[in-house]
Amino acid sequence: MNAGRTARERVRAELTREIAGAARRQLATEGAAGLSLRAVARELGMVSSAIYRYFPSRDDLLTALIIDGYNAAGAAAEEADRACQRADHAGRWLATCRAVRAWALAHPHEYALVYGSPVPGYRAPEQTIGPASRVAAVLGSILSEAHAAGALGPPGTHPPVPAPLRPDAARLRDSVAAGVPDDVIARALTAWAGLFGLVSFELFGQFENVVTDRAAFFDHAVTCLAGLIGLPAPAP
Amino acid sequence: MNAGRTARERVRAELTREIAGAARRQLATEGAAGLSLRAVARELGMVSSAIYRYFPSRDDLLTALIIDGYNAAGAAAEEADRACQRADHAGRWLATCRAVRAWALAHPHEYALVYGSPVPGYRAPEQTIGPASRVAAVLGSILSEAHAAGALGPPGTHPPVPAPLRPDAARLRDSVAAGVPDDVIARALTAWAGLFGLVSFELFGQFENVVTDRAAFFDHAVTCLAGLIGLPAPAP
DNA sequence: TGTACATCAGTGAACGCGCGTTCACTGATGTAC
DNA sequence: TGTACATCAGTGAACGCGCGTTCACTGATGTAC
Repeated sequence: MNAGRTARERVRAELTREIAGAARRQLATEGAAGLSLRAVARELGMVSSAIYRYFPSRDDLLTALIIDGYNAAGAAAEEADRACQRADHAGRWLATCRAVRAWALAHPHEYALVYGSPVPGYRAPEQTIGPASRVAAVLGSILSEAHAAGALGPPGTHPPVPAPLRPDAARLRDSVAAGVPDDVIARALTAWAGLFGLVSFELFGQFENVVTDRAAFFDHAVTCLAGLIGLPAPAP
Repeated sequence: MNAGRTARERVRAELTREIAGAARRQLATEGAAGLSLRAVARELGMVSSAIYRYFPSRDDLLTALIIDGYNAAGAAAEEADRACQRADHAGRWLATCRAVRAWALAHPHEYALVYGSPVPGYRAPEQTIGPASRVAAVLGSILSEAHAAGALGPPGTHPPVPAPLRPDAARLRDSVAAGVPDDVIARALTAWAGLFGLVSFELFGQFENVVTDRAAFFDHAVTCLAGLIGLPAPAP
């Protein structure tokens, strides 16, 4: 209720952030499975039990990191999109995809934490749902605006949308892709999974001895995926 | 040299398999990070140090599991492809993709071990390269035969292949996709990453509250990806 | 402004756990003559 | 076929480690009157 926080509250918020920061740094070197409360406490010069004043358990700390990760990826995507000309839908798509990849390369363990294999024994709470959808929301808004502007190319020949997918498409239309028809949403889902498939393959080593110039391939691949939706090729 | 192995050699090979099997079962419940030599030994009624007669370290056991995982996924893909009419290239593509997904759903932790986030502190040796390429080899042969049969549709309008990608395409043509032109190989790489992106998203929880009928969506999505390459829609 | 009390942060010791790996050893299984 | 020796499998104890979490505690910071 009180906007002016007490000194104690401010110092508490500060230390909570510092703990999360130290945990993020440890994540970056050890990976999620190696994240340890004791090591975090050590880095901050505290005793391990002191952490419990700020996070009731290791899982709660992990949850905070996951939320931070989704938010960081989402913020990177939003910022990249914002820097583009509104009407350049293909350019916005490419820029957003590039931002996701760049963020992932800069924070591989955070990426693995949120988009990689689930941490064993950890169950994600519902708090993560909102932040988790920020990247998708950016892609959805590009799609929606491109459609509204009549900038989506002719549908071409695509397989018909399976009936069970229609309610999902309707829900997505309401939440992140206003006005976009079912078939485009279905293909956009494919492109969305494809985008993260590309990033995961690069990060997790599947392109070793296969793709040499990862950046050039990534641009080409996400442009192909954009074509699936009907977005024109971006101006070079 | 001697094809008829001694009793000792046979019993040793048998126990090596049993250890790997127990490790695989433990992987299925605990995940890769929780794989412990001691637990494996316990399940087999041995003392933990006895494992060292068969695997020099935990990492070597992990390597064996990774190779097994790639081989199992590859075998599933090969078998699914083999069951199709040779000339039904689109059907073979769909069947192979479905087989990868089915194997992943049946063995989620093995899938995560080979296609998910790398195990922290573990470095994959070169022995894994061969088995790792079996799924790609199946997809490549479908592509190659479709191209040879003139079954790949007209290229449509696609972005041009970036120059740095050409040597990679040439290498892949030599190894898994004989005769296929560069631009098709480049888009096939995109589809390949997209396939595993779809499976990973489903398995790692990104489709939660997004896609309801996962099987129907998967079929639709991989058919869209096939369209990227020029494979026609399969007969229903 | 000053005092009495409540709240909170951080300490240090401890609990109980499981882990990978090493090592000297006992038997059993194989091999050579 | 029988004996002497080498090889190998499995044992059991130990080393040294780090972990998450609990708990009674000491001080410091806040609040009420």
